Amino acid sequence: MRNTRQREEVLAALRSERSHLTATQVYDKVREKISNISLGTVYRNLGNLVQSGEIFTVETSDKCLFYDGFTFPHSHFVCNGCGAIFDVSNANSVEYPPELNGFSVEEERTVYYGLCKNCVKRIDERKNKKQ
Amino acid sequence: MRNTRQREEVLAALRSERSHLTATQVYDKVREKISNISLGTVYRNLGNLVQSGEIFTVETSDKCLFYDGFTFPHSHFVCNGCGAIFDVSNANSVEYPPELNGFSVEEERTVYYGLCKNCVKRIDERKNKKQ
DNA sequence: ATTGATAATAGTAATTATTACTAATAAGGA
DNA sequence: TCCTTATTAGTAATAATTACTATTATCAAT
Repeated sequence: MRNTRQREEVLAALRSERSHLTATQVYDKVREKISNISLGTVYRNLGNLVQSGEIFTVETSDKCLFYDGFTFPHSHFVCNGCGAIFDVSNANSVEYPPELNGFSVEEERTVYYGLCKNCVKRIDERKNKKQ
Repeated sequence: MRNTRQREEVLAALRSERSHLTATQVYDKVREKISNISLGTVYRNLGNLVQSGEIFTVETSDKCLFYDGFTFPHSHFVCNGCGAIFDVSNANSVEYPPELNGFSVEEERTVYYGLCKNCVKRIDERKNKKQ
């Protein structure tokens, strides 16, 4: 696998800040550095980086895939109110379920869904107004 | 919400056996009963059933969404070898991560990734042949 | 540094999953 | 049975992703 500037910038886009971006968002961010980079190139490099374990994917709503440049073990919380994705510390189980005996478990991903602190507050305030 | 045959058959398709189907697979199965049902109708009813909590979704690979007609608490194992989805008993954590204090957690989903028993065996056998 | 094989790219077209739209149909209360 | 209107079939539109191809750039060997 060759070392290209495009590949570098795709990875840099995901690691420059603690964020979870869609392919299109990565594309927009990388275009600030390489104005004529192709969306296909972004997709291919994202795929390669996932395969090589340098980035993760987060599947959130039923919509599209998010990419996460930070691969230390952690879980995610997806807010059903505002759509934001939060990192949370890993609460992975110590023991695997018994059905997985004989299976080779390579990864465990947990996603929590609900309302973040802000959305809880926002909805509470609305309720109080109505009363 | 009206009770239509289309809605019934969509649900029946998911509950007739312990399976995880894509929208298209549900469509194919329901067409055996209602030959001219529209794919749009399948999507709409799947969406409604998810909203009313009668079915679940499973987000597995980066591909498309799977639907699960059995909503008792359980987790999933996705085989990276053959793509099969297995049900496993729920190993959800008793305590939520501390970052979720003040959040309203409505759901917790865990997906394990790896190789199922069959694929482990298949790959082992291939290794032994080579040696 | 120069060359050469070829992996990666930009640009575009194609594919696939999903949603939107609309006239016709059917569910279910009156 | 009638009437309101949610639901449907059929089709078109959208959005995310992948495929294709001529050109470019990487990197190992010279």
